[in-house]
Amino acid sequence: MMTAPVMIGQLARATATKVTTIRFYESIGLLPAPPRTDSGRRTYDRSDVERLHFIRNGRRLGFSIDELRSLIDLQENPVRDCAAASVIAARHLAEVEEKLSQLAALRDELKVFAHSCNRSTAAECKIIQGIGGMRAQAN
Amino acid sequence: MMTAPVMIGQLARATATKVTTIRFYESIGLLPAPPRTDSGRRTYDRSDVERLHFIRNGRRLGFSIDELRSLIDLQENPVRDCAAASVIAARHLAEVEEKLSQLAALRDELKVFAHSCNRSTAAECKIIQGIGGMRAQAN
DNA sequence: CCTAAAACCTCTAGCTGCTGTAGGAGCAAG
DNA sequence: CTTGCTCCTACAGCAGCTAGAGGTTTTAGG
Repeated sequence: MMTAPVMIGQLARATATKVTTIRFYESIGLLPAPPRTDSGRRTYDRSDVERLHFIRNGRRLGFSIDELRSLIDLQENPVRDCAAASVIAARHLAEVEEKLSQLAALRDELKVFAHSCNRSTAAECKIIQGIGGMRAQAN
Repeated sequence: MMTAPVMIGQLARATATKVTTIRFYESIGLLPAPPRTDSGRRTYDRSDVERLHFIRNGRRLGFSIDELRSLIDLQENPVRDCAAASVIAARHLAEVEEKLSQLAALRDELKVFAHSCNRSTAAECKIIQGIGGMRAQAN
């Protein structure tokens, strides 16, 4: 059975994506260039909807465009084993955990400053003194 | 007492900043344009070192360039009270806390996928199925 | 004094992942 | 027929740098 073709606006709505973003994904080769109507409008089908869902979910999970390229590649060549996908996901998870702990440390530091304001003039402001007074360590 | 002027490379080393970044900060007006030698080289003094320390620490804490502009402005006009600094710091802290909880949620989601690989072909890969299978909710 | 290396200079383009705008053409409903 | 929505292309812009090309100047060693 053939699926009815869909215009870019409908694809956008179906996947909670902006029209301009879809065109952007096409321009960088993340989505294939779809067939056009006689008047030049893009027409998508079911598989495009699926693929864009995949991309948007991947982005929401923080995968980079390049990581998504690899994952899509795996998805479309199902003969390969999925060890590669596992590697990508594990690496990404490690990055997220790393970011999390950095951000938590940052929050703790920030908390100290943010709560130390004594409502005086800026010259004695603990926040400003705090930021200025630190000395850079490892970069 | 006058402090010995310092070249851009020394300033860079003293603050763990790249030379190009210092010039970039000058170009956007975050650092003032310093005096030059006859041959056109930038010469910095003690106060520039302090200011750049302040900026780098602020960036490390995640403040935006615009927020730093405001904080520097407060710092250099010590007559004003520091309520404004307090507002900036508190708002930033709230943003960081928000980001933290989003990232933690993301990690939990990701963990489910990343650990579900069954080492089979990509067609049955739980990771790929997982990402593809989700349906976008609130954007 | 001479040379080679290191440090400086300006200017421009590139990175990620989009978003927005200008300026137009097509299409369905009233 | 006209209004108003959707679509088209092409390009500029956001943050916050970073890197490169192509040139001058300073410094250290022989």
